[in-house]
Amino acid sequence: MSKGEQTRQQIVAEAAALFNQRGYEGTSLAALMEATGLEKGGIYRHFPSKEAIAAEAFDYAWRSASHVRLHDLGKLPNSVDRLKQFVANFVERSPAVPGGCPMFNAAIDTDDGNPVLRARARKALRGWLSYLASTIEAGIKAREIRRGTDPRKMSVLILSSLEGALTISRLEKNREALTSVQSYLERYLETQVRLRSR
Amino acid sequence: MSKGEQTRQQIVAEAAALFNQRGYEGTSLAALMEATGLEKGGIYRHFPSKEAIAAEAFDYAWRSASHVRLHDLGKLPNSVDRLKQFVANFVERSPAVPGGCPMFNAAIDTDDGNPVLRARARKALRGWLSYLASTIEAGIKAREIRRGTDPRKMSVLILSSLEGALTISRLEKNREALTSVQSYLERYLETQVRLRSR
DNA sequence: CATATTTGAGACCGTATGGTCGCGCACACG
DNA sequence: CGTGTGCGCGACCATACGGTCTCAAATATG
Repeated sequence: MSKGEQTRQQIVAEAAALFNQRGYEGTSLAALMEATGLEKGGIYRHFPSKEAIAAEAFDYAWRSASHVRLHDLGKLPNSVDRLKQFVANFVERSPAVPGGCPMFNAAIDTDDGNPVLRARARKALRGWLSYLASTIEAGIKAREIRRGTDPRKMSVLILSSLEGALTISRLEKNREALTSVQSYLERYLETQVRLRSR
Repeated sequence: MSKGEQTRQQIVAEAAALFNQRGYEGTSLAALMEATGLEKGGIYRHFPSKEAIAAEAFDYAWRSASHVRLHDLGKLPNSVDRLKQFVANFVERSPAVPGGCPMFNAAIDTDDGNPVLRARARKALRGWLSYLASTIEAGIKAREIRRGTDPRKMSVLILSSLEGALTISRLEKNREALTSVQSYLERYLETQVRLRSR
């Protein structure tokens, strides 16, 4: 990797943390300069605009969050266990990029404007929902999950409650909301979703 | 009400919509001027700073949201019905101030800074949680809700999933997430929370 | 109706913003 | 080890930002 590419990556990594914590409008070039230790020209050599930095930073943050949430999921053969592990990863494993869920932050940050970031957030959301839904579908086919379970609705419930709890936990600076929701989801998955052999 | 007080209220109402949609940093004085039709001096006559406007605007938006969510709740004698109506109000009744839940927006907007707004968001959150929790406690005492129900955890679950679903619905510009979560919560309240006479 | 007070306009201020550009150093490559 | 180019510095730019102040018009009060 060339010197230039290396600094470029550093800019993206620092920008991801800043944008995720302070939002697009709340993150100034001056803050980016201070965080990277570069001058203005050093940054703008690698990117055409602030928006371009934010877009790549979001992708970086999202990849990072995905990596954390998918941790160990491939190892589990049972789909219900995989859902439970997803929940546990979301609640227990702290992400590399600080500031909460990038998708959620971008969703609220770009509420009325910035279609570039908004499109990225939507793509991220749909990725998660379809991953969860297909996991549930596979579980139904494998007779691990009850046939009455609606894959789409169940996915939405899991993601909504986890993301909501994450935001509340961040506001209160404690983990109560996250652990409360985790215990509910786990119990629900065990008693209402898992197909028990009879 | 004097002329001055009248314009002051108009400023607060317009500011509430802007701040709730675009966030604190994303809302400029110029935008406030355009929305109110006033010049800079006309605005700063009534407020000492932008932050002061945002604080009052948040209170206004929060009161508005509270009013919508509490609609008809006093009429219902049964606590489970009251919880269901709360969920229905949240999902079905559109608030007067556009831009989603003020508390949630402020929570993410003030992630790293602005302690004034942050404190207000926390107060709002705690208000909701304690309202829900006390409703559940009263329901347990009145033998309408199962004794095993944890008021605090149940409140957190309801609020987390609703707020999460609201944000997802706003990102996707459709109501799927909200209605999915509503149906889950209603079913859960009926089958797992309501104490059935036996 | 006269007068005191309230109200809003808009010019003005210093600073911070995102963005541009030319220059010179340093790194990679023959 | 020389040289062309990839790289970063930092001065510079126009504009937008939040905020102040003076003054005239509108309003309330006797």
